[in-house]
Amino acid sequence: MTERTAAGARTPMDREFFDRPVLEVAPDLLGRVLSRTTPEGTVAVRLTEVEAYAGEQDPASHCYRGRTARNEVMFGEPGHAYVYFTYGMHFCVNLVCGPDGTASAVLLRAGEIIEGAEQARIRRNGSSDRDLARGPARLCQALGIERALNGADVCAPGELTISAGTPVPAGLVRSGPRTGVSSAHDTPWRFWAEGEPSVSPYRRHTPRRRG
DNA sequence: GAGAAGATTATCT
DNA sequence: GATAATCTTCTCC
Repeated sequence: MTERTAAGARTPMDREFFDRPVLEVAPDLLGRVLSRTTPEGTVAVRLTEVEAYAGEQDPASHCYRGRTARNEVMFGEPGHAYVYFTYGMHFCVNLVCGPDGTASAVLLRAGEIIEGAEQARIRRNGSSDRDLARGPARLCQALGIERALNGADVCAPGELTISAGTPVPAGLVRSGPRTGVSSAHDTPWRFWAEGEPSVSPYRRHTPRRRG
């Protein structure tokens, strides 16, 4: 490739980008680049699938029942990462948006590795390229995102940074029901880029087996 | 302090 | 398609 990819220019996006309603920010995030820098190197992913969570008025959001120690980051300044641990083994990452005091955020569900695929492959234990970041927990694993990055500022140079990349044309953005959410599953707040192989397959929420 | 549910994934049938 | 693995967080009492 002679052309410099979006990951090459790692200029963080403006915080104003996130200081908008979550339903505006979410589709606009498709095609953007999330870069994770560690001593081992940099892994960058081009986002192909996201989900919007509208805070206290959203039954599926962690903020539905108000502010707690866990979701505090979501109530804060936009442009920060909200990382949470779930199912005893997985991390998922959100980007906080909306004005300070609004608890909305965008869950990063899937993406395509465009830099540092070798490092991502090591973290993902030799998974196929398509599956490296196909799913929210896989994306975090490929990028090495963990609890320590909760609250990280993605609008400033650092371990985790969002850059402009190449936005997906509006005509290629699709929306539909959210995946894996036990409530409000009929709300079309999931956005993905048409034709991207890295988009995760839709699955209805399956209740956990009770013992 | 105890109990239940969870924004998932890998693996087996 | 169904299920196990695994542990944090929240909600009551």
